[in-house]
Amino acid sequence: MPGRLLPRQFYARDALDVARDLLGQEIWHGDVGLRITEVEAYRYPDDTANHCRVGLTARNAPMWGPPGRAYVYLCYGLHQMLNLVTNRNGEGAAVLIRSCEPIAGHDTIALRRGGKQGPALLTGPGKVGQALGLDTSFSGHVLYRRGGLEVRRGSSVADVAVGSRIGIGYAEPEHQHAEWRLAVAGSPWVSRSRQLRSAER
DNA sequence: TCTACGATCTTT
DNA sequence: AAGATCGTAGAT
Repeated sequence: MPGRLLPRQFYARDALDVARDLLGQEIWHGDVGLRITEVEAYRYPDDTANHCRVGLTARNAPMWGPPGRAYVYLCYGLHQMLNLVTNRNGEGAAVLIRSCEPIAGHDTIALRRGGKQGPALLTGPGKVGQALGLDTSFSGHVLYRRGGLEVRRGSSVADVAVGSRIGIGYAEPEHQHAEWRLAVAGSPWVSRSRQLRSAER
């Protein structure tokens, strides 16, 4: 049985709260289903790592819009990065999906990864976007309606690990060190480039 | 227009 | 340690 879609209201909160509750939920696109294992919150208004720090632009426009939509952008000319827009209309915030456990569509995923066999370790946002077959045309897509890219209710997560976000050396030290990266404690589907510590629940 | 660079990943 | 690869943002 497919899980119910997460309602728009789920996303209409501070990005850090949404990030915590996104762990264990599912992202579906066609026959591919993923369980979210690692996320990063890009908060509003005080976050100099956030793409919205420069104000409204053509690229980040979905982040400034209503919650419950996708924000997809191209990183390093190669990687399609999936974010889920949070907060309220007019507040530029989102949660970056960093890592996922594949739960369906393994053949499609293998095909998109260039025919690589074996269990796909979807650790890192570029791999998540690739497994889902995303590109920037998905930016702005509504996630709480059936059709195309969907986010469904999955399993609950009891133990959460936290750490600082990755790849934001341009941000203020205060925001570089903020522990706004969250992961399912003990999951193998988590970036291990930098240390996480267990958080109390 | 021109330039520098990035919320990354793979290969050397 | 470095290359891939290109759209974006800010400068000119």
